[in-house]
Amino acid sequence: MLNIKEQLALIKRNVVDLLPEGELERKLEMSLKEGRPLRVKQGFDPTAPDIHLGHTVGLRKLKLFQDLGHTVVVIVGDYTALVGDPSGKSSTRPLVTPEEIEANAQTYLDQFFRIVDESKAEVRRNSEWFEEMKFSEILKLCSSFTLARMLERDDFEKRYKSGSAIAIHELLYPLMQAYDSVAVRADIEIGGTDQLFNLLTGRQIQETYGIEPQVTLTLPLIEGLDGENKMSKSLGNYIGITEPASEIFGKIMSIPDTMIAKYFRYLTDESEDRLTEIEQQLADPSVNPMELKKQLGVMIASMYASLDEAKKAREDFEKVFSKRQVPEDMTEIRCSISEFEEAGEIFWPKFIADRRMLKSSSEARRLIKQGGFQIDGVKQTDFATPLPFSGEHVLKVGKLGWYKLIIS
RNA sequence: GGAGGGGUUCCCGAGUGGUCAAAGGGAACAGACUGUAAAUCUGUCGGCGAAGCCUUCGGAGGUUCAAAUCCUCCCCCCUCCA
Repeated sequence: MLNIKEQLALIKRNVVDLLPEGELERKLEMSLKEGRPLRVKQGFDPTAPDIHLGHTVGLRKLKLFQDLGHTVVVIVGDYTALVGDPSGKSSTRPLVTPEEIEANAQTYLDQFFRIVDESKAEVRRNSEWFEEMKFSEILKLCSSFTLARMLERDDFEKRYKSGSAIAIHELLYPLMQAYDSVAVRADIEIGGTDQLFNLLTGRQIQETYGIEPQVTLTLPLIEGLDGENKMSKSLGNYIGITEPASEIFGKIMSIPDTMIAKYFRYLTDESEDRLTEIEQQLADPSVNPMELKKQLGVMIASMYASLDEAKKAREDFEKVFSKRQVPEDMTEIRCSISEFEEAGEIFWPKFIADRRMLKSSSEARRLIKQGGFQIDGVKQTDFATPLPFSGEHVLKVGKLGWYKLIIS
C-alpha cells in the first residue's frame, strides 16, 4: 500500500482542479485510519451509450482510485434521462423510452467496465431515489439553492444572455446530480471541467443534508479529431473504445500535430519523463511528428483492441498511405453480371449509391466528376463502364473508401 | 394577460412576389500539394441515368399566371410591460 503522499501525487496527476485543497488528504488519512475505502462517484446519462477516448480520462482516474483500494460508484442517470434533457438545440427531441435507456445503460456499462474494475464498483440508478421522491422533498432540495447561484453556471449564463430557452426543469438538473451525491454518500466526485459547477453544487447539497461534503476533482476535456471542439459523439470527432484497431489508428493519424502531446499525456500511461521527451521532440523542427503519432496510434489501439491488431493497423496504414498500395481488408461488394445485362453497362453513380458506398447518386456523380473514383488504381471519369466487365476489381471511392468488387 | 421581434437548406446567417435550390461564412467532401497533420489553391456542397423535372425556407390552408416572400389560423422561441 502506498502512503498518503504517494497516493496524493498519483491522484493529482493531470487533474485540473481538486477542491477544496487539503480535504482529499484528510479523507485519505481517515480512510486509512478507519480502514474504510473512499466512495468515488461518477455519473452518466444513458442517452449516448458509446464511450470514447474523451471519457477515458475520467475512467482511468476511477481505475486509479480502485487500484488504491477505493470504491467506484457509478450513477446511471436513468431517471434524469427519462425526464428528457432538452438542453440541445432542437426543442422537440424524440422521447427516450425506458427500454432504450436500459439498453443504452447496459451498453455503456459494458464499455465502462472495460476500463474500470467491475468487482470494485457499485452501480446505482438514480431512479432508485427519484422515483420515490415526494414533492415536499423536492421543495426541500430546491430551497437550499438560489437562482442567482444557478445562473453563475457558465452555460446557463450564456444561454440566458444569448436569449435561448432554459426550461425550469433544466435548472433542476444540477440539483438532481447533487442529490445523487447525497444518496450514495460520495466522498469524491469526478468529472470533466465542464462539470465543476455540478460537482460543487453536490457539496452544498450534501451539507444541507448533513453529510460531509465531497471532494471535487475535475479533469480536462480532450479535443476531438478536429483538435478544436471537445470530443463528442454528436460532433462526430471521436474515437470509440470499441472501434477496430485500424479505425483507432487511422483516426489518431488524422489528429492535428498540436494534439499529439496532449493525447500522450491524458490517454496513455507514459511516464512524466517520457512525456517531457516527447514534448522536446515535438518542439524540434527537424523531427517529423509522424513517427510519434504512429507510436501514439499503436499504443492507444493496443489498449482497446490488442497489440497484434494495433501493429497490423500500423502496417496496413503504411502500406496504403505511405506506399500507396491497396489495403488487405476491404468491404466486399458482390454482384451478378446479369443485373447489368439489359443496360449493357454499369452505371456507377447509381451503383455506388445503391451499394451504400455513398449517400446518393448525386454525391457519387460529383465525386466521379472530381476525380475521386478509381477502378483498379485508374481514375475513372466516365459515369458508365460498358460490359463485358467481370471478375474482381478494386474500387476506390473518395479518400478512404476501398471496396473489392466481385462480379459473378 | 398586453406590445413588439423572430423561426430559412448540417450550423450561423442574407433574402419582402418572378432573375431563388435560395447571397456570405463555417463545417463537410473531392482534387492539387503532403505525413489521412497544419497551411494554401481549385472545385463541389437537396434529389433524380442530369435534358429537364421533383422536393425544400416552423405547420396547415388561401390569394396569385407565379410565394421563402402577401393573407388566415395554429405551433414554438425571444424581448419589454403586467
